[in-house]
Amino acid sequence: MPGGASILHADLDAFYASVEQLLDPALRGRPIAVGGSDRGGVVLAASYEAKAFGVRGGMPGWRARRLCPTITFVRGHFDRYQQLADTVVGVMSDFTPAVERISIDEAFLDVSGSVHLFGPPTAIATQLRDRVRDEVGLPISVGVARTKHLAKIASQVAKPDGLVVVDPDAERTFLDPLPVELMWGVGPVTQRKLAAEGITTIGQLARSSSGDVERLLGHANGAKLSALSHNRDPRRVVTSTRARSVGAQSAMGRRVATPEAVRSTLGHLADRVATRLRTKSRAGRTITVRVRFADLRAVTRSITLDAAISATLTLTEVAEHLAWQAIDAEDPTSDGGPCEISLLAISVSNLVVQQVIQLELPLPPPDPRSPGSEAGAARWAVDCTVDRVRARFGTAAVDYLPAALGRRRGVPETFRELAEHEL
DNA sequence: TCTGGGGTCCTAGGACCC
DNA sequence: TCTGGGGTCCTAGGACCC
Repeated sequence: MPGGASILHADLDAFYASVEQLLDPALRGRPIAVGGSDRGGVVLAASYEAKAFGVRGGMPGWRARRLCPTITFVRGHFDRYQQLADTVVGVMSDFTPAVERISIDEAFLDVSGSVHLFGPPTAIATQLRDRVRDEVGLPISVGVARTKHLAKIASQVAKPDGLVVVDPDAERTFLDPLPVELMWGVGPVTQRKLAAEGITTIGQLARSSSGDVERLLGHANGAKLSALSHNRDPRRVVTSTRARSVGAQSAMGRRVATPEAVRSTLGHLADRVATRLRTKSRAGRTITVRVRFADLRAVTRSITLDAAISATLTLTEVAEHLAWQAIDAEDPTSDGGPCEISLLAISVSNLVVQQVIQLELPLPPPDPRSPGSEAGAARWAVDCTVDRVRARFGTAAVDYLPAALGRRRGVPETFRELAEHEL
């Protein structure tokens, strides 16, 4: 049934918080936040009871407490999140192989080929919700519609713990009164721009001329939103996509940008990124470093190398070079005072598959921009050895920059892994 | 008490080529 | 002497998503 409503968008409700309430019955029905505390840190997820007070993800803990005095802060069971989410995806896969996972707690399903086995899409959505609740113990909201965009909006409308089906004949009736910010691609900035033109609902957007919208929002975004408001969404459910970049970042509170601090932080980040690259036989040509200063201004510097790299030390050196370019250029206190930074990030893009080791290529002096050099090959070989040692004895067995900072108080490694995309 | 961490895509200007 | 159009790649910044 090509024109039918056979796309499902399934979204676990307040996922991390729901898992904590599942694991500890004493937390059920109560306002809780995963992450954050009265002293600091940010809230990673809030239960619906906490959301009722205005608590949101990304909010500093002290502010959550101010909004909701009875809130309970809990440490996350990050390893359990991945397990449970994988179990849920397993249930989805029982209904169709066409599952597109877009984050740990969210996925699209195309069930057009499954109706002869499980009944119409609405019945499938109901069975999916029942099974996730009965077998995993978590609430999940599902939207059913003809397109991904409609299905996603429907699941948002269905929350919490609901099911909304958009009949193909009733799409305009469903869409028109909804606020524009429910649309994929409308964030705070776009919402403000549209509101300034008197556009606050999807129906109003659909009735605006696409020329006006493009002038207001730029060519690509304007055309995209205009099309979506008219219900034209050509996207299909795809089961796998390759990552286009790999990165890591580390917030540092507020610290003076000493050579030692910059080097050790970038060393850890480069280690994470390069290890992930090598694990998947990938390497990248473009290296981007982002520096955020104490006042939260952020700048980036990037360079595109002649050859792709995946060696930890080479990546560290290139990143260091870029970081100092950024710091030297932007240092707000360049008149002598120490420069304070609050975050460093490394990202590698322009990825290529790198199956073979580049040995030789004699000559040039060890230059981080010429990873094909002898030094580059040697570093790659060292990295491969480190990778194997870690595979046998654990990541902590080898450290590139031992104890330079001690173990900084940061988010657990398992939390980082939850956010990683498939390479 | 300054607000985590991992991503995608787009824009605009400049260099460079034909 | 001034002048064209089209295309690709790179860099820096920004909006947005989960």
